[in-house]
Amino acid sequence: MPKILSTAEVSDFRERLCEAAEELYAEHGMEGFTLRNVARELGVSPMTPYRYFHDKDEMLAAVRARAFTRFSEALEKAFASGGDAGSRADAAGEAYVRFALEQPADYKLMFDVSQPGDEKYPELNAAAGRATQTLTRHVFPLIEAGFLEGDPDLIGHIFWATLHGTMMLHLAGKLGTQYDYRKILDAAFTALIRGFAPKGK
Amino acid sequence: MPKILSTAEVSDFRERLCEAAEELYAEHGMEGFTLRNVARELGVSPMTPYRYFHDKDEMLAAVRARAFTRFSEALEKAFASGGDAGSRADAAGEAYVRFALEQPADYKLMFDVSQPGDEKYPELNAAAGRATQTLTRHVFPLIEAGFLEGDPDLIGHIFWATLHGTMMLHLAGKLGTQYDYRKILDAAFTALIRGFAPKGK
DNA sequence: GCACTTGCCTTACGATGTAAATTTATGCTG
DNA sequence: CAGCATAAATTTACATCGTAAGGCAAGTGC
Repeated sequence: MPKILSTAEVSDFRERLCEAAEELYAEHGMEGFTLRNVARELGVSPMTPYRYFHDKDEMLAAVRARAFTRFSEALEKAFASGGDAGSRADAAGEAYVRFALEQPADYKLMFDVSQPGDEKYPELNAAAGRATQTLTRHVFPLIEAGFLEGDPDLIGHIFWATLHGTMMLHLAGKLGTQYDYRKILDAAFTALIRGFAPKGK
Repeated sequence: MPKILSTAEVSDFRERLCEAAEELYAEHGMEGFTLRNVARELGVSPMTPYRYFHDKDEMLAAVRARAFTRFSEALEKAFASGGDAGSRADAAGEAYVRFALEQPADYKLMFDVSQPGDEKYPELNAAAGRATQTLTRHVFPLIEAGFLEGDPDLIGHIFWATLHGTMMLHLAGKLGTQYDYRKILDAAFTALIRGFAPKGK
């Protein structure tokens, strides 16, 4: 074992810590996310993580940043799929919903875990910013192609808020079965697209 | 002190516990919400709250239910203000936003505090259900008056999701200054109203 | 008046985050 | 190659938390 940890070894062990933490969170929720649990998962002593993260909050920030990154990657991959502006935007929206449903732990890490003072973690901010940009970018081609009219960033934020609000209510179990997330999203986007349709039409 | 507590005394003390808890939550966030803190605030021993709530979770549920109730009352009051269907719906939407901004602690207790297994608390469910109904009810008059066309409950849920998503992103600090909640809500509702406008118009 | 009940308190325990001291092991130096 | 400096990891310790258990004292019912 080397005396001085190389930066590669450090970031490697950080990654293992994050992976263990993610698994614990996915399986047991926030109460499973314990420094002692994470340490035990890797077979190290409870204090070892402190050589790699300043405190639990910083570790949570890293875990959340990783979730944002996975999210961005999923959306970017969907958006990069071929087709015209409309079908690419559809794919991105679909990817958003699929991500929230299939990786609910990641989704909750991003949006349900409220971490006061999380603006202090640049890595988290960067990852969240990338996700925001990914989310709103797909509106530009829709406007260029004449599907919509208006400020693309503003419309992007509205789409985001719509998706976010619906999926959060769904994941929190606040939507009944009669008006589930799918019906709401379909109707909402139909209306929004009508609402933002070019005047000429 | 009377030996046997009347139900009035019990609910009275429960209320005082909730008030203390709300204040602690509003001032110091979730980490201030401690049974010991609540007890100290009322000058009783740390175990006394257990005579009034089964455990901390039940107390949190009660506190959250009270937040839902205050929320419903604010919306209902706004909706009860005079005027036609449009201005009453406006007032309700305005009240929603004002509540989220002026009582952020209550708003977060409702929607930001995730309490796994909260369906076990009937009081919470009832209060949350009332809030949901209050939120969606104001759409009916809009349709009757010919402003909108469609399923009123579905449209109500969409309005709700839009408000919720936007305010949650705002309160979490995820909206920049350029596209703040006000711009987003204005543009979103303009578009939604256009989108749900009767076909004839 | 006496035992019982009921509300509240004190005490105690296991879990948690983390500070401080201690041990371990490695690479450098003489 | 011996020994030492030092980074890494562990052990120990403490404050705080939720809460279980048991004790105490004040009314209640006989």
